[in-house]
Amino acid sequence: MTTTRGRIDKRQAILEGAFTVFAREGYAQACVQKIAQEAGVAKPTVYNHMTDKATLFRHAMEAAARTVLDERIAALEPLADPGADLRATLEEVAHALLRLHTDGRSCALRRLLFSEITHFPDLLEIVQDSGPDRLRQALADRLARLALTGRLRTTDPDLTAEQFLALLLGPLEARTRLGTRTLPDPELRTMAGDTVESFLRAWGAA
Amino acid sequence: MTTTRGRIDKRQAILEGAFTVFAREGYAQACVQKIAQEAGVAKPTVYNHMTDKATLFRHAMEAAARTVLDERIAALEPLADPGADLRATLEEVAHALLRLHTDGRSCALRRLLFSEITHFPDLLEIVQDSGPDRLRQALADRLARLALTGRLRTTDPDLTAEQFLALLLGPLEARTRLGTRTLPDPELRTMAGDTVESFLRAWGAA
DNA sequence: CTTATGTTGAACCCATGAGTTCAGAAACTA
DNA sequence: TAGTTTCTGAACTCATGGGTTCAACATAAG
Repeated sequence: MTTTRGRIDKRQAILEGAFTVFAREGYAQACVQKIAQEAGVAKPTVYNHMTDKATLFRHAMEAAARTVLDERIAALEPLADPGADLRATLEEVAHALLRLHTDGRSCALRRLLFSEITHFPDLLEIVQDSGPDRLRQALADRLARLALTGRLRTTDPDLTAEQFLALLLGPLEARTRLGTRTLPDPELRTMAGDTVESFLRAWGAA
Repeated sequence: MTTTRGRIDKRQAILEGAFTVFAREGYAQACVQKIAQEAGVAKPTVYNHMTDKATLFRHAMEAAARTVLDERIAALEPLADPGADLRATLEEVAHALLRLHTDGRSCALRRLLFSEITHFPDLLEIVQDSGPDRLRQALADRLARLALTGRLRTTDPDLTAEQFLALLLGPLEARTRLGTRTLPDPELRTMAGDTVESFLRAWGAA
């Protein structure tokens, strides 16, 4: 404690500590005392920056969501210019998405969002719109380019993107036991391969 | 209140009331007082049947999971003897599964399971093993029969079943806004159709 | 009628935790 | 150095809620 650094990033420390504790304990069980402790800060300091436990939660979720989203969008980058081997590029992207999706932060974010969605309906706009929706959108854009150059045969890139993501990420829930089990990397590779295999069988160019 | 009926089903009423309140409020926010009220019972009566709030939760979840599972397995029935039109049968089953999966009880069950999985790890065995896993197993059995009679071309029914369910149920999360929005039936029909379309393109017999 | 079991409402104990107050200590500003 | 802002720790208030107790009551069996 008493890591007396600059004051500007106290807020940052609080948000990170808050997310850590919320992720570990859940919203209701997480007490502000522990959050302050996790952030290396006194309890009143927390209330200096955030009026409420609720708004603290909102801001922590928002911050976590932003970083998670950025990583995921970045993972689509290879599709912007796929080489000759489309399958390999798809598998690479699929594998990257799987790793990001099974990351502890990502799992915790989804779990918290899911569990508190009834008490914080506004989290949906804050997190979801800037999460899966944007990812699907970005992927759809990539796929549309591929369709235009004849490397995929689809007339509905949005649907195709939705199905690719469903095929890829759907099995994760059961396999990771709702995020309580971490999958070995070879299994992720296999899943990426299986997904791309079926995806190309359905949508690949002749 | 004071619906003084037989004593045998007090337990049943408590379990149902408990699930209702847990679903509405979440585990931590649900207070036993309200559960008792919802079940039309006095608080000490609840503690007569269940030692703890925790075990009350476990039993309520278990009971809810059992009914949900039974419905889902039953929805696969048409696949036991698909008529000449395999596509139509698959669409029928897909549509039934979508409706069950978007049901309020089902959504609430998944949300509670997801949110409390860190505090009640044993729920995984109680609920999950008898949930998605058994459903996938049952579907894989059906698909294997179809493969044997040449109506599907797959060598791995388990993977195929997993992908069918992923393709079907994966998009639900985003579309129902994590279960906070109910989808109109025509949209469910469209989703079932899209799923079967892609599924057959990847796995259908020539 | 009597006894045993289960239910009821109300009151109670007690732990937890949100949010506040305050006096003093850093730390940054000038 | 003096002044302003922020942080700190500890103690405090207060509401919530888990779990229990108890005396009165209902019911069913013998």
